[in-house]
Amino acid sequence: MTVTIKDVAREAKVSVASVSRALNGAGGVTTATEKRIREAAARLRYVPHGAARSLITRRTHTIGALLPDLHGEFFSELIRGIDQKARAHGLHLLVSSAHDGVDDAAAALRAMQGRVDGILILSSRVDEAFLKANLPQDLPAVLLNSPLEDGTHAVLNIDNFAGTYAMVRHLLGVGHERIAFVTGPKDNFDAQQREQGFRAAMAEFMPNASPRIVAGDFTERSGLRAGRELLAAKSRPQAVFAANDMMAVGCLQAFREAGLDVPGDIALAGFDDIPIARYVAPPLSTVRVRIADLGRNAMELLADLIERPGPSAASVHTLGCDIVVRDSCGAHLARNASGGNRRSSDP
Amino acid sequence: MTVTIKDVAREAKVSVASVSRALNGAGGVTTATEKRIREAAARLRYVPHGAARSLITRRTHTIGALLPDLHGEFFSELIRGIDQKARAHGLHLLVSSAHDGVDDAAAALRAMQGRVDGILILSSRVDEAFLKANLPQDLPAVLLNSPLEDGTHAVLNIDNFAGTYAMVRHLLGVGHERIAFVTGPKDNFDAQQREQGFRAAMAEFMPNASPRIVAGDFTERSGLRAGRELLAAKSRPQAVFAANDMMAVGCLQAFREAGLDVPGDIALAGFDDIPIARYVAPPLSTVRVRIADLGRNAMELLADLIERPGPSAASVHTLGCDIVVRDSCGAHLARNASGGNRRSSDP
DNA sequence: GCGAGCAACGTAAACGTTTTCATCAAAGCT
DNA sequence: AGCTTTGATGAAAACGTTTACGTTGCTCGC
Repeated sequence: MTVTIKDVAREAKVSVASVSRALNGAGGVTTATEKRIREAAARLRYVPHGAARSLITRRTHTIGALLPDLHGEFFSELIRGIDQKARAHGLHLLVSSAHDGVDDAAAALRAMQGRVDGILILSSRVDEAFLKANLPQDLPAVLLNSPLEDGTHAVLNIDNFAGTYAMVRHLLGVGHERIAFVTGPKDNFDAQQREQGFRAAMAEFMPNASPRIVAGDFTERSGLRAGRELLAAKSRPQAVFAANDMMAVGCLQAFREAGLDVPGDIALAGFDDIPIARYVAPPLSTVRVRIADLGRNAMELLADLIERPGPSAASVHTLGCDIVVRDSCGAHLARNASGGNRRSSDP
Repeated sequence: MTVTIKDVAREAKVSVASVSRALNGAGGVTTATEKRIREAAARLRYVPHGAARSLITRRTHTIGALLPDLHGEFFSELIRGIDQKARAHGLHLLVSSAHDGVDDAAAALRAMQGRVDGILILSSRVDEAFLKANLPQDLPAVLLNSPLEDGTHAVLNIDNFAGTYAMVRHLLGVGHERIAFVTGPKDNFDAQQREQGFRAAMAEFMPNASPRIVAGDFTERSGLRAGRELLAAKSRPQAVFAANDMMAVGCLQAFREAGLDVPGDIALAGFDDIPIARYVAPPLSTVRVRIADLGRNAMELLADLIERPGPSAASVHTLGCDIVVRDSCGAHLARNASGGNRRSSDP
């Protein structure tokens, strides 16, 4: 029932070869016959069989995205960016999300085998051995937010280090000296980098201070716990910097419980700029990650790898982030808010 | 240098037919030879070429999801539900999102032609003519949140009507009599149904009242405007029900501007239960849509259509929603909160 | 012990493209 | 005019599977 290239050929009174050439713009056909062929194809509503085509072409015009169990804005923005660029390159997007187990991800990766021209991987669980075992070495791949720099795959990371660094500088500039930090999960790459950025900035700007660092795990509850813990200490920090916004929201709740005014009594900052950050009271100062850009850049990188493959595959890129100053950090109270690079405020 | 079925056949010293049979579990092979074949395949890291397979099988084991320009939780939850069920059925997920123009969506739909076994469509822009023109009539399809009941496609809708209806009943039960409604965009199907639900409930329970209805467009700004407009009127409503949460947040801001206490001076409710709803002050009472369930059910429906195609394709299903009572509606103030079905509160 | 039946296995066609190669006509060159 | 070049077109091979159809050898019932 489906109409094939043969039907078009018959309809246009040419050979299948000419139809193929005409429709692919490969040249070698008169404009007259091309027109006739195009008309015949349109009349018959011919649409080439993708599988047959990619069987011989060895190109699927599809890229795969292997993603962990993401939620909310992060997921949608990432896909938005990827999809946008993919479409620009004429590529389809095969999504496989919600992989938390390693074997789960491995299965998904293998299932994508041969269905995609390239692959985008975002997962904390992948290490070098995993990739070696499950990723065909000739399949173009871009790793997102990965600690791996094995020199065989392209990697695109968020510049967590610079982001925290800039935020610390900003907080110091506002006048806060005793800054405490709430970390993310120990095994999370982003969390590690953010902690390092914090330590580095403090070490540089306040070499004599030994800032308080309490453990969190990126959840609101852990933020609440951390906030309480910080208040329980004898000397209260002047500012608290949480490694992500959800924990900052938790801290906020702890401070509210204690009857503290934010930022009057204690300043607060987060990381990620999730939508909620804008709506809590006071609005949360944070570090914005342009997630759609992350997706876009990753896709661009991958498209490049696909279009001209070669040994230049290995490369490491970083995507900067901006600090966004709202009320919770106290900058709008301070007489002169100096310091901090690439700052921005909501309109 | 990819390894094909022939390589496996040679390695296992059998014919390609046997390899195919063994690997597909089609029977007709001794357990001994099957074992030998499986081992050979494993040794060679053989993975069948999907395109070649689907060329002859006419099955791609992939379903397409055509989505509009969605944001945040809605998108990610929907995909989560779809992906979960898709995987359970051994299907891959081809996503094409961010289609705002009709021609854009049409192009995407045609591009999916032959790459998918079935398709999931969520778009306010598709009408019957569009589907007729761009959707092959033999391709299984499920329409989400669509007003279409053309008897040719399966449709799965959120029960917006029942949701608003229940919320109105709840608000009345709490003691609010003058309830105003803020509508969504006129051309949005969900918005239309919600408005209808509101009108129906009011007509039934307060037949003599003529409730205030002001226009919004689902944005926070339009909610702010609507809130101001409602306060400007001579008789202030006792409760405002916004057709979605973002507009409710806008209303909240308007009320705050006016120095009103929510819910003391005026009650407020929204629809959707976006994550922000829980974090505004006071927390917003709203109607929860279990979006992941929507995705799951849609996928289940589609899988069914694919597995046993037939004239039974047309069907209309509805997914209920729950009202979640937080502080903004005033139920926690009232002495006895009665009315409202399927209520729930946050733990 | 012998034909029938059956299970295991192999051969080859088919799926719908792209692409190489050959063919052929027209046009350009001397 | 004769030869070469060029450009359009067609025939057929190839891509890697699945599957219908044969072929083989074995078992079973008599």
